[in-house]
Amino acid sequence: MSTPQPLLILTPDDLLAERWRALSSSPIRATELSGLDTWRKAGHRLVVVDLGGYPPAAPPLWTQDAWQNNAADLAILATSSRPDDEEGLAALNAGACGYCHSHAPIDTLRQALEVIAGGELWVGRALLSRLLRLVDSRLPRAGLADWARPLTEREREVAHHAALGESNVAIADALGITERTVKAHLKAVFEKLQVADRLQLALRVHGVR
Amino acid sequence: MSTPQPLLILTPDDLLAERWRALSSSPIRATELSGLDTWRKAGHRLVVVDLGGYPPAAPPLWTQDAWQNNAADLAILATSSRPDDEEGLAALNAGACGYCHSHAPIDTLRQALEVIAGGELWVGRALLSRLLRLVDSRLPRAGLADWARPLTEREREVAHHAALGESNVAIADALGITERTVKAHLKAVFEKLQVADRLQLALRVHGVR
DNA sequence: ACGCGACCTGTCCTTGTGGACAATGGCGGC
DNA sequence: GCCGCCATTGTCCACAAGGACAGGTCGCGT
Repeated sequence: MSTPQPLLILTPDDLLAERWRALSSSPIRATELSGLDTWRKAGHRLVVVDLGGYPPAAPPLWTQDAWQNNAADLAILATSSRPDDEEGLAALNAGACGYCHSHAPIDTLRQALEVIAGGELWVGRALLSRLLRLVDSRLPRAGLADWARPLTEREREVAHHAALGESNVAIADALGITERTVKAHLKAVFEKLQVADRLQLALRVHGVR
Repeated sequence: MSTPQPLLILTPDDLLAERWRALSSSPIRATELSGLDTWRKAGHRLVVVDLGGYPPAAPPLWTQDAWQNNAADLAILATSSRPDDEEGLAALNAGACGYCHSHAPIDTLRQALEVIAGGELWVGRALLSRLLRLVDSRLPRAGLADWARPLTEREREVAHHAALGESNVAIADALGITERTVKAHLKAVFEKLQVADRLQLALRVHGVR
């Protein structure tokens, strides 16, 4: 099922444009940001744009006039080949309705377009979960109970300390046991959670893919 | 287009269940939270649940065992007839993959289910835009890529790799430089960001206090 | 031309980490 | 009583990480 609405593909990158052609039955291609003007005036809404397609030296697309003047009336899916939380937030705050990877699976892009065409917002899993964590300072433990599930009580404690960056000695000290014991617990934790080291453990515990 | 995957409808409210029946070709209905157990064990993933369907006096669904034990393996769309930011955040943090109004248009619900079935997260426009504004205003510059500001371009790259848990050799390999150089960059990063080691760096980069 | 900063590389060296062998005592289920 | 799981501690060892010296090139601005 392809997007029923007319779609504007906005990127100077020919390869990307070719790839995106599958997003709609008959997409229109533009390479200049000014294409947004004519698109809006033609009464259309749906746009997919590659933020990273222009020289890094240039000012971000969303700060330019053509964007500012039209974003409110359009449904813009902003994409980047090197996604970055900061960039995504900026684009969304500047009126974009979605943000994801330029080379995301074509089905994902299509889904994102359908979502923003329906008036909703689209934010990729990574950025969204990051946002949730940022806003919600309180319940870090409730939802993360899943990583702790296979662990014993003691292992949980050790893992928790280790995930905050404490050294083995510090953990041993805090729990009143030997460093050797901490190592033993951590070994078990690594095995049960299928991680290689304490850094991977920290990422898992704090919900980073 | 209805959801191809089997769907579990979880609510004690008969009217709501009837309404939701259109979400899938042959949905399964359950009224007790324990239905999550059997659903997961049957190898299914997709669930839509009404958070508000139970007595207000009862503890929130997401704090109960049946939820905690199964949320990680399921794709749960939580809904509420009286949506509330706090509730939504709590549910999402407890492992729900989406949050919206119980009586949202059936097409919207269907779209939300498709999205979470695809492994993404779904947050309605209202809550999401509030989130964005919150993040934008409350942490304007303590924001996301704040850590990267004092760093040079190369240091940023190295720091980014290191924060994902890659070893010095792996980073060197990825960037086409020597391990020694990676160490040099990391030393500069540690100094500039005032952190002791790569784990603290990872925590900083991923926004853990 | 000179200084400065970014980037890159080299050789020690100390310490932390994690794995590979162990062992001991307690406690609950069959 | 035996078996399995948990918690605890021991030694030895290979290796990664990070600090402390060192050095080099390149480009850019004064």
